[in-house]
Amino acid sequence: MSSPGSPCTDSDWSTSATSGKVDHLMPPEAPDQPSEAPDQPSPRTIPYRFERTADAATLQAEHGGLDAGEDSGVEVSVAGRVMLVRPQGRLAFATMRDASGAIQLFATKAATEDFEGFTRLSLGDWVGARGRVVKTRRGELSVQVQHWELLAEARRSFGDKWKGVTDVETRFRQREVDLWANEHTRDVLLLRSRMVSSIRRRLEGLGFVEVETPVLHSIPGGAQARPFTTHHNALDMGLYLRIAPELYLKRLVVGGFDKVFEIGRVFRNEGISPRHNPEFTMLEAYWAYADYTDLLVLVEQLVSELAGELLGRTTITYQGRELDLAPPWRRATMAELVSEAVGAAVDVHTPAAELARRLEGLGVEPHASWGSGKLLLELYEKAAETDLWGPVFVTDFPAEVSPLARRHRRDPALAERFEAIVAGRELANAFSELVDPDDQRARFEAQAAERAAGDDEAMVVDEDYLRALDYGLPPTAGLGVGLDRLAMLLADVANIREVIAFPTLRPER
RNA sequence: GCGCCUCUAGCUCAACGGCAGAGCAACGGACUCUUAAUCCGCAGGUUUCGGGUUCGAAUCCCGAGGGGCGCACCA
Repeated sequence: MSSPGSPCTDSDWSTSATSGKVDHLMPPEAPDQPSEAPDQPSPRTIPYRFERTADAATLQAEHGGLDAGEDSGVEVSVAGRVMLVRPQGRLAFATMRDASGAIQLFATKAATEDFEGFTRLSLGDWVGARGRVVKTRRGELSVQVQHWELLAEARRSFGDKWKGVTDVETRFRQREVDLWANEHTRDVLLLRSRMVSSIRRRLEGLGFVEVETPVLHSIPGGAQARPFTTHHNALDMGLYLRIAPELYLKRLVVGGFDKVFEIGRVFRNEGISPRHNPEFTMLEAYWAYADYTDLLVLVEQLVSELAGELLGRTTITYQGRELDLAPPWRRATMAELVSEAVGAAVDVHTPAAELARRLEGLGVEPHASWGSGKLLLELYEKAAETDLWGPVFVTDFPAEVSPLARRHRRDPALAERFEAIVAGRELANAFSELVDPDDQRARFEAQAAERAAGDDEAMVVDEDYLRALDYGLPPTAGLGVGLDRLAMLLADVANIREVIAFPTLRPER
């Protein structure tokens, strides 16, 4: 952009180039070889804009019915990337793709400007073309090119035109290459985009208001995870990238937003795996005057409706295994599932020694500090969770392992909390929120003790949050959903990197 | 973090102890209805990197780096 009050002319622009060379005096018929100095602009003329009047999908829809050899007489301008070129003497065919789909460009020596240049187009070049919509004798819908312009030159050649790019490392490091080479990549990222858009629309339809809360936290809170650290220079203070937006969102409920949600990136400094990326997208929603049973219904409806809207069905296949998402989903308490798995009636009131003995039987060494609640959770994770495929709601977690959840109305050793297990994975975590400031302080302090004992994922006491609770948090239900995981489910992909445009990788040397 | 697998031309892959190759892309040419067009020609490499064994290493061994998968941790 030019600076205000000093109109930018061609000569301004050209002489300001670092080379000092006057670009517009360069010969237009410059050689095809890449410039020796890579920081100089390409000698080929690239326009500043191109007036496009149609995309490929629209043309296919509106003119697909033409007979072979028929000329619609309709003139259009299209633009996109050259995927294949088939020159044939005084004719040439090119397959061009835009964001909507593909269309053939049909050029002839007789009717196409700079026909020789057209036949020399490279795979990957971007072109704009104007001409009539016709169907070739062989029945391929085409734009018969009269005028065309090079919109970008592909100076690097790309993948095999038949096999594309399959090298996993190249696919994730150079996602721009993956995107044009592999249709599936575009489909998956587009599905994710539609999913997020639909979730927003549905929550707004239910009266939820989207908000944004800080990513930089002075205390990491709302989850048990190791944070990334950073530093603010002017304040000369350490800061953390958020591990969850939870506490700020509930402070907004205290402030009077009675139905809020946030869709945003959270950061956890943990291992990378096919199911974990250090930054991922979380949906959190808070609903005043509701409890966790309301969220059970909301989650099963939301997920099944998303599948219906995006995939056209609620019985889906994930990695070859069927999954029926239609509500209602099975509900089972954690104690029931563990009892089923170990073949004996156990719950959070079972003596810790017995639970510990059963855990040892599964090859897990219990810590001395674990109470019955933590032991039951460990038993659940080791003995029951691995066999769950779902969809199923696992309800009533021990309060001991749910430091932000409200105690169960029928049993204070339990929390009103559930996780939704779908395709064998946690898809959602929700609870009736803990609203009692004194109980919350006690839970934070228990967490702080864990932390002091060496658990670097345990929470710390957040006085700002406790003060907010003192002002009064009404009964509220809270929900968290990992949207990357949900996208994996709907797209039927096994690796989280498939649903993230630019997943975290080590830098190349 | 630990274990297993993997890395050869721009891309996709051969060669598996004996002269580093093919297809596609690129480059030059022929061709008026192609669809991965076809045909002719021409180029293309520090076999990820560093050591070692050997008369000889892309190949075997050791180490480093990137990536994948599994386990651990988590969502």
